[in-house]
Amino acid sequence: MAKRIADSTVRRLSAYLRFLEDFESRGLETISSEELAQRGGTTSAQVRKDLSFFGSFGKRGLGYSVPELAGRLREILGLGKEWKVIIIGAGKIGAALAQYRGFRQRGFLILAAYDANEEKIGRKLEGIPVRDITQLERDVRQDRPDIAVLTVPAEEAQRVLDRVVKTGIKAILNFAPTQLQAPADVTVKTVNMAMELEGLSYALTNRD
Amino acid sequence: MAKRIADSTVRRLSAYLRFLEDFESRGLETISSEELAQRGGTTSAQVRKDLSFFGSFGKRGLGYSVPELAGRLREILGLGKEWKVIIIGAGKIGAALAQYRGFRQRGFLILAAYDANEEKIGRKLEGIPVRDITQLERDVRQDRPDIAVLTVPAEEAQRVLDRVVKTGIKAILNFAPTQLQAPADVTVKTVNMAMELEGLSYALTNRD
DNA sequence: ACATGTGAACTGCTTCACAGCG
DNA sequence: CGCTGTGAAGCAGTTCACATGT
Repeated sequence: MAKRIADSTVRRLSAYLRFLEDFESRGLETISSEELAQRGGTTSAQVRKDLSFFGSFGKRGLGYSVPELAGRLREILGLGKEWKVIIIGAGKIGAALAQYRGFRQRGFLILAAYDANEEKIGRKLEGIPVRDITQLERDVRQDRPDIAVLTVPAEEAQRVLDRVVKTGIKAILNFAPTQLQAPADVTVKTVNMAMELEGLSYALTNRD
Repeated sequence: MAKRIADSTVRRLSAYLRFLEDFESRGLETISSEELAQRGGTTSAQVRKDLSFFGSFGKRGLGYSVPELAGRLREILGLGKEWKVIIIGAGKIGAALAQYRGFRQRGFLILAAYDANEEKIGRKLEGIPVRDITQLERDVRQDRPDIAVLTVPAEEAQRVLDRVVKTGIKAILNFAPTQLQAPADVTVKTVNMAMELEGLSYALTNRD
């Protein structure tokens, strides 16, 4: 791939794909950058620029073929293959994630959840087996998950992350409200509710 | 307030506060921009620039007073007062949020959850009453919540948002994986898991 | 005629580098 | 001397505007 693509661009591609799927299901054949822009809260120039990083798959004077563009975006985003996911921490957030249908819909297969709590081990979390955290390393060697989702308390998050990184997993989705340190070849995305709330608090406080 | 502050800046302030609280609890008195930067994965110049938007509360040659800076950040972020929150959608994500202690810790008080499902109405969700969504407008008029958290399915999200906006609530935290349209004076923060996952998928696919 | 694709201009965030002050 | 505070420089992402292709 030629250039390094900005994070914000990837997020928008993800948004475009969502609209395209909506269009696809309604049987529409073509869409313009302008239509895509309006739905995504951005501009047509931005849409075209975003897509131009990966090639030129529109027809001048016409727009983009909905199924073709959707297919190309899935390809770019790596949604062609099935990604295997493990959840670490079988608490409430873990449970909410385990039942989230968005995972499946987009080709993410949850293999198992892990916890240290003996009462939870051996049970099922929304149909997903809860395993003993002590067998993490053994399981990873066998199942080769691609992504680990961390839903453990903030105090344990860094320790658990280090352990996960050591198993060779390269992608982590972190729900602990803490900044994590990881090697450069490991991608960590953090969903920090506390931060979002404080952003709202700031917005409410500093209004004109 | 003089300038418009970037979203990224506010997020970092939020992160700084978290480290400061850690330092505070360990009884440390001063901290340098360099120490703050290392914990937050940024640079000392960035830290100083971020803080400089709001005044100059460091001591040259020494650093910042931990309790003083923490206090100022709480003030800037609007964490001095108690914000009242309602949750709309009493599903799994709603439940996970209802029990999340981070809310309380930072002065966010959850008043109630709302749902249309009769089986849920009247029950408690982690100690929080689940009320009938039809009484939303009446309740908002009386309780005056500041923030609404949306944990409803994507298809309903825009409709529910419109309804919430009409009640006069100006801050919304959205968990539905969809782009929402709101008036300019309403702040909407979206936590989109699907987008984060696709970001990871992209990272895994396009590695050197 | 119409909508794409893209170099060029612009905007704004980040980094640099150093003067200023304790 | 050490670390802050901040203009200036640098850089990245966004917007503009138009040539290009259908």
